Amino acid sequence: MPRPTRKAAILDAAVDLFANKGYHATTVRDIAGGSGMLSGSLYAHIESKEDLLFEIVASAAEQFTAAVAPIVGGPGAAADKLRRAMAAHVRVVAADLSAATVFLHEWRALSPERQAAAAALRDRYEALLGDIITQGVVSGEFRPVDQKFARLLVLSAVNWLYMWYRPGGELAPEAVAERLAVLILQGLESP
Amino acid sequence: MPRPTRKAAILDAAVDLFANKGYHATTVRDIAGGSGMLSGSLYAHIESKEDLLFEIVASAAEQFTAAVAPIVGGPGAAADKLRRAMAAHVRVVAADLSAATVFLHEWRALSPERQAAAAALRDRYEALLGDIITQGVVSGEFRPVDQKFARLLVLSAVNWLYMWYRPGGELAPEAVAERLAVLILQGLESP
DNA sequence: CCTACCGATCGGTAGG
DNA sequence: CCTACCGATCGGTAGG
Repeated sequence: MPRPTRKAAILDAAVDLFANKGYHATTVRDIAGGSGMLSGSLYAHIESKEDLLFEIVASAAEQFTAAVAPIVGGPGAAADKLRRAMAAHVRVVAADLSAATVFLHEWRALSPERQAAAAALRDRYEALLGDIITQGVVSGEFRPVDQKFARLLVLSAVNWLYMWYRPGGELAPEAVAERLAVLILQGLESP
Repeated sequence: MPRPTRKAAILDAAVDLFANKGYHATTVRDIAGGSGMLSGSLYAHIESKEDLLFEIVASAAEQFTAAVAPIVGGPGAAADKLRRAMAAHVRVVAADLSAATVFLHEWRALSPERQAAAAALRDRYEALLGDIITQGVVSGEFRPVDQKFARLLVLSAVNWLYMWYRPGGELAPEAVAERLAVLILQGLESP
């Protein structure tokens, strides 16, 4: 059995290449080179290039869900849960921007079966954020908003992050999430 | 000189293929097949596969800018401009979902020089939406929000549309834009 | 717009 | 994990 660190090095190289060049523009020779071996050697550790993509996508989905699920299921006001869930989301993006990018941008390169599996993981995560909105509307903390569109607005804000947010900039993940959450909660218009 | 309808057929085939399979997963044989010819014949009408991508991206950017610029520069309250600009944006997405998808998803496949050109077109468009927010804040119609993040929230909402909006569904472009705009203007929280 | 084709490169394998 | 390689396919061209 190969040592786990080898597989990890391959995944690390793959996630950065897939994020920066795209899956189809990345060759197995690129991935091998990035993990210090030749392309043939890769196949002692992986089954196929697409397996690598699916591993990255599924693992990223797991990161997001694991970070946000406890907040949604735990105690607290809906507005506060939204703030904390968004902060958790931005933290996951910041911790591995490449993985987030591959998760959100490259799943189309998966085979139909694996695309469906990835979509299920994404749906599960998106439902969590929807639950926060439902909680707020039911409790009266939120206005009786269109819940589908409220969920879409929150999802748009967090799913678009990978396009512009760069960790190490002037704003920490929590500050970014707070600014977006306040805008979503309070709106633009003067009262 | 080739007849314009041939070139249009090639662009039509390319935009759908690029949107649905991605640029790198689309072959020139796919594009040729989709426009009723063989791959070699394509090159009587185009210079390269990448030229086709850039034409699609630049043309989509132009559609968005042309639809929104008159609203931003025209008269009206900022909240109303935001509603109308978002409706115009959704209409452009609805009119050619594939073009919008390629514009937002596939520009990474361009060469560095053309990526820069595409980014400039995108920036110009995004600045237009930012102008509406500035107008609202200056006039006092909007709260003194963080303008950068307010712009990012609006951009996230409209730029994420291509991922979930499907023309021909139950909601017309204007209805979709109105729901999103009201949420952005009024926020989730009860007053 | 087709026929015929090119060199390059692709993902992956066999055998050590 | 390397050497050596495979068949398939890629974007693009020449000559009609």
